[in-house]
Amino acid sequence: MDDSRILSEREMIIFLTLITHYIHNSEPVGSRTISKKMDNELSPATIRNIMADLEEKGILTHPHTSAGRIPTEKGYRFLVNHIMECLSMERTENLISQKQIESLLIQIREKTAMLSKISSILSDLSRYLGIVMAPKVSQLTLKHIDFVHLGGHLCLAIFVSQSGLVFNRMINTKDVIPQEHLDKMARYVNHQFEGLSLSEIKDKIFKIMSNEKTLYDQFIHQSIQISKDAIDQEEVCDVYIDGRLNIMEQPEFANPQKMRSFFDTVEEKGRLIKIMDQYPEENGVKVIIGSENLDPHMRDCSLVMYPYQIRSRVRGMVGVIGPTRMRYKEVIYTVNQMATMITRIFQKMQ
Amino acid sequence: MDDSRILSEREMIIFLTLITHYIHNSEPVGSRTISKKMDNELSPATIRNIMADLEEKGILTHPHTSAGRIPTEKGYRFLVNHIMECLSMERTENLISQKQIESLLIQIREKTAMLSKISSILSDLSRYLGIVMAPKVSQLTLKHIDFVHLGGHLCLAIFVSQSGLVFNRMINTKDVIPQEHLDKMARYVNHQFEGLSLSEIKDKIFKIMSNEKTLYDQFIHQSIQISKDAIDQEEVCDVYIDGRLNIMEQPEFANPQKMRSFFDTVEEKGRLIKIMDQYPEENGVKVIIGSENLDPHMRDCSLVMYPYQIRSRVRGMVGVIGPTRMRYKEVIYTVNQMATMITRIFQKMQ
DNA sequence: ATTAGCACTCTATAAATGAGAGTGCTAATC
DNA sequence: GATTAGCACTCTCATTTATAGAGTGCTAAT
Repeated sequence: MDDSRILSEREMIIFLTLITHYIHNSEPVGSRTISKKMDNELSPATIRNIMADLEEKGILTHPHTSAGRIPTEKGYRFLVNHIMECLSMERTENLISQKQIESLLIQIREKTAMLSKISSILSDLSRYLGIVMAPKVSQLTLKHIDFVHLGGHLCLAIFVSQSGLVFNRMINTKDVIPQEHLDKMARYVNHQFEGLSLSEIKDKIFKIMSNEKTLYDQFIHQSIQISKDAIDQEEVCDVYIDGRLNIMEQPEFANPQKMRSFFDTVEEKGRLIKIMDQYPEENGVKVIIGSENLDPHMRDCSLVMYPYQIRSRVRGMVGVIGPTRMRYKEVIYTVNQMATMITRIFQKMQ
Repeated sequence: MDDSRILSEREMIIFLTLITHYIHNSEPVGSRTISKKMDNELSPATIRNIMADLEEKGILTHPHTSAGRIPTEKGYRFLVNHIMECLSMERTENLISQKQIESLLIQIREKTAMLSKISSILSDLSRYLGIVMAPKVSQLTLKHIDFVHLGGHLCLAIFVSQSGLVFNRMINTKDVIPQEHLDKMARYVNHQFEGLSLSEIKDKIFKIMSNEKTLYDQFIHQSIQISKDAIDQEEVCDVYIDGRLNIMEQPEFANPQKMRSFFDTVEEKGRLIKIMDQYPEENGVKVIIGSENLDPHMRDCSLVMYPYQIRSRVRGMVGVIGPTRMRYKEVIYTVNQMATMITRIFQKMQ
C-alpha cells in the first residue's frame, strides 16, 4: 500500500531533513541529530516516534537496532517523485554556467570528441559518472559528402551532417578510381542526396538502382554503388563514459569487490544500452533507483537519464550514474539542463 | 655496487624461478616452494643459503623475518635487462595474432577511434592498462583538404593525411563564403600544399602572405587566410587509455586508497605525457620500474613504452602500465610487436 | 501530545591468543 | 667443502574476548 502519499507536513520535514543529511554523510541518522538540525523544535523522543511511523510506511529503515535511520529505496523513489513535482512547477534555476559550456562544446565538430567531452562535463558537474549515448547516425541529415582516394582500391567517404557532425567510412572500390573522378562523383551524389537522412538515402539508392536507366550509365552506377557501400556499413551505438574517479570516492564502493562488479557492468557498454531500452520514461526522464534496475550488479546504483535531440529527429541519451544515495535534486536538474543545452547546440550548429 | 652482474648459473636459475613464481602469485616465495619447483634438485636449506646471497646482492628481499622472498626493484631491473638481451638475440616469437589485429585496425580511418581501439587491444593483450599517445598532428603530411560551409560565418576544414587519418577543425570566417567558392579555394589549397607536412605548410603560408602579389589577389588571399586559421589552432597531445578493470584485479591495488591515487595520476593525462618526456629510451624502449618513476603515485607501477612512427616522421608512443610485479617478458614482447605493427599499418595505409 | 529516563541491543575497536609459515643457525652427513 | 636435517625463533594473520558508545523502544511523568 502506498501510504507514503499521506505524509503530514511534519513527517515530510523530518523525512527530507533525514534523507538530505544521509545523502551527504552516508551514515545512519539518529533522532538527536535531526532534533538539533531542527533547532530543537522537537525532542529526540518525539522524532523517534515519527521515525518509527515513517519506517512503518516503508520509506525509512535501520540497518540494526541501535543505529540511526536510513532511507529505503521506496524512500528515494518518494523523494524523486517529490523533486519531479517541484521541477515542473519551479522555474529551474541555473545550476550550471551554460554559456561557457555551450561555447566550449559548439567548437567541437568531431562526433567522438564532442560526445566524450559532454560525458566529461556531466561527470564534473554531478561528481558521479557521466554517460552519453550517441544518437543513431542513420537518422542524421546529410549536408555534404566527400570522397578521398587513399591509394589502390581504397577510398574514404567523409560525411558532414546538417548539424555539422563529421564522420567517415572506408570503402573498398571494385576499380581504382582517381581523385578527379571521385570529385565529380561527390558532386553528383551531393546533388542527389543533400538534405536527406541516411536512411532516406538508402531508400533512394534502392530506387535508383532498380531504375533500368542506371544500368546503362556507367558514371551514375559507380557513384551510387560507392554511396551504397559507404552507407550500408553497420553502425555501432556508442556509449561514452567519464568520471570513474568520482565513483571510486563513494563509500558504497569502497569495497574493491563491489567496485569491480560495478565497473564490469558499466564498461561493458552493451549492458547499459540494454538497461536504457528496458525502462519507460516519465515526463521525459528516466530515473532508475537501486534494485529497480534488473541488472544485479547495478543494485547499489541509481541512474538519471534525459533524451536529447538533433533537429527533432534523432534521440540520444545523456545522464549520470551514481550510488543509490545520490544527490537526486542536483543531478536531475543538471542532466535536464545539459540535455536541453545539447539539443539547442545541435539546432544552432545548423 | 652492481654485484648483480655476477650471478652463478645456479643463482640465476633460482632467481628466475622465484621471480616468475612471485609475478604470478604475488605472494612471497619460500625455500620449500622453490625446491619443489626444481624437482627437489636442491634441498630447501641450500636454497635458503643462496637466497640469502641474492638478498645480499640486493635483488631479493623479504617483507619480514618469517616470510618468503620477493624481488626488489633492482631485481626487476635485472630481470628486464636480461629479457632485453634475449629479445635482441631470439627471433621474437609471435605472441599475438597480428594478421587479425592488423586487418581490424586498418579499417578504422578516424584518428580518435583508431587510437582508442589500439589502447583497448593493448589492454586486452597485456591484461594491464593500455596506453596510446597520439602523434603530433603537425608532423603529418597533407593528402587532401576540404572546406564545408556550415552556415553563417562558420566553416569546417577537413584534413586527410597521406596516411589516411582524418581530422577536422572549425573556422570562423570574416565573410560569409558560399560552398562553391569554398570548393574552388579547396582546389587551390590542395594544389599548393599537397604532400607537405602541416608545419611546412605553415612556413609556406607565411611566405605566400609576405609576397606582395598576394595582397592584390583577393582569391589567393582569402584561401591562404582560411588555411592559416585552420592550421594555426593549438593541438592537444592526446592520450588514450583502456583496461582500467584489469588494474583493479591486481592485488597491489586492492586497497581503495592506492587505487584512487593511481587512477588520479593516470586519468590526468598531462602527467603521463610529462613522465614520458622525462625518461630516456634504451634500445628504443622505455621501461620504468616502480620508484624509478619520479611521480610518487606511480611508485607501485611499471611502465613499458615503445615509439611508433608514421612515415618515418611522426612519433607517438604505445605501451602498458601495470604493477611493478609485471609480466615483463610478455608485455615487452607484446608492446614491441604492437608498435611495429602500428608503424607498418601507417605505411600500408599510404 | 510531548518528553525525560532507563534498560537493552548491536557495532566497532582494541587487546589477547594461538596456529602456521618460513627463516637462520648449528651440527651431522655425503 | 658443499649439502642437508633439525630445531629454536620470529613475525603475521585469523580468531576470540572484552569494552565503550551510539541509538533505540518503552514506560511513566509532564
